[in-house]
Amino acid sequence: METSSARRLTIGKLAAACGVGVETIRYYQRRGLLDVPAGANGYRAYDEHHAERLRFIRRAQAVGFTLEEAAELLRLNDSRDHRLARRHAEAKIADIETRIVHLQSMAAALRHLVRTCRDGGENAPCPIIRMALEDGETGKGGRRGAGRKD
Amino acid sequence: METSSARRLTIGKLAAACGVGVETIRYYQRRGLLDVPAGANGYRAYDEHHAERLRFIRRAQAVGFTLEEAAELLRLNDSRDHRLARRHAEAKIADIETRIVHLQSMAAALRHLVRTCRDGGENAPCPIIRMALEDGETGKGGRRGAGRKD
DNA sequence: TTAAACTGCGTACTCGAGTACGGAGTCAAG
DNA sequence: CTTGACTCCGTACTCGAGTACGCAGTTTAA
Repeated sequence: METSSARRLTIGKLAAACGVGVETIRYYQRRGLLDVPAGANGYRAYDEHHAERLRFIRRAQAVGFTLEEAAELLRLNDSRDHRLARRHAEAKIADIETRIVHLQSMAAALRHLVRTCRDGGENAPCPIIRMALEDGETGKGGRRGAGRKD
Repeated sequence: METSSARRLTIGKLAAACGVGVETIRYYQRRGLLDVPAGANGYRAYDEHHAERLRFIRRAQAVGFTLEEAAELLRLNDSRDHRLARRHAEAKIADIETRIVHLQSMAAALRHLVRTCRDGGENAPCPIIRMALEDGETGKGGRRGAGRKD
């Protein structure tokens, strides 16, 4: 609808706009996370749509998803087989919720640390570890980085 | 207090107790995340303290921290220089909060996706990407995985 | 119109985080 | 006491996620 949303970008512009390297974009294309648009001259023409996906990938990574998982999220998004997408989405939501809980307990532990040392405790224990682990369970639910295959 | 908290573990037991491989523990020791306890015979004797640190590391990784960052969190915990620890802790808290916000918007986007397809939309767009990116900003604040060093 | 900057493409290299392996010593059960 | 499981140690290999590099073709700004 708007004229500006279809701005054509070269790979370099796209990279700059998203704060990644040109090579990274190519790498994502190789991995199938980004499509390879055609461009008359041989130079590809990207647009905001690509920029959005790219930013999404970076954000997903930043919160601990692998590229493969980011790809999966994007596939869910693209799928018109919503029945299936829905099942996957529900699993992802549970995964994300687990991560949030973990992050919250880490933050709580750190806040405790900050509070404790404001109270002048010279050599108090400050057990962030203990706090951050309050709710048992490590291996199962929140896979990733925890990739053990016996 | 209790007798059981000082249970001595061999590296194999520790590994099993935390759901990691023996080699992983050695690797963390090499990286300085875990100390190398002495053992009379040459076999190291580990205890619950080690198990806790180890579980903490795994959890930190699972939510997207690198080993180096996990090490930093542990250092904060161990430090008796609480003035400094506090400053670092505050930065980490902000970092964690950013991650939580990102995860929340991803979860929201996925919930939207689930809701949409329950409403029978055969080929609705389901823009999880757009939703997950609602609040601009990518490159600067939430570093990690975004590790570009020009 | 021509040099600088950029693009596509393929291969190679790096870095973090493990895994695997081989040898020598140790422990525990039969 | 011996055998099998386990430990320590060092080196090497793997895998994911990029980075770097070099060449040939393209664009663009002086």
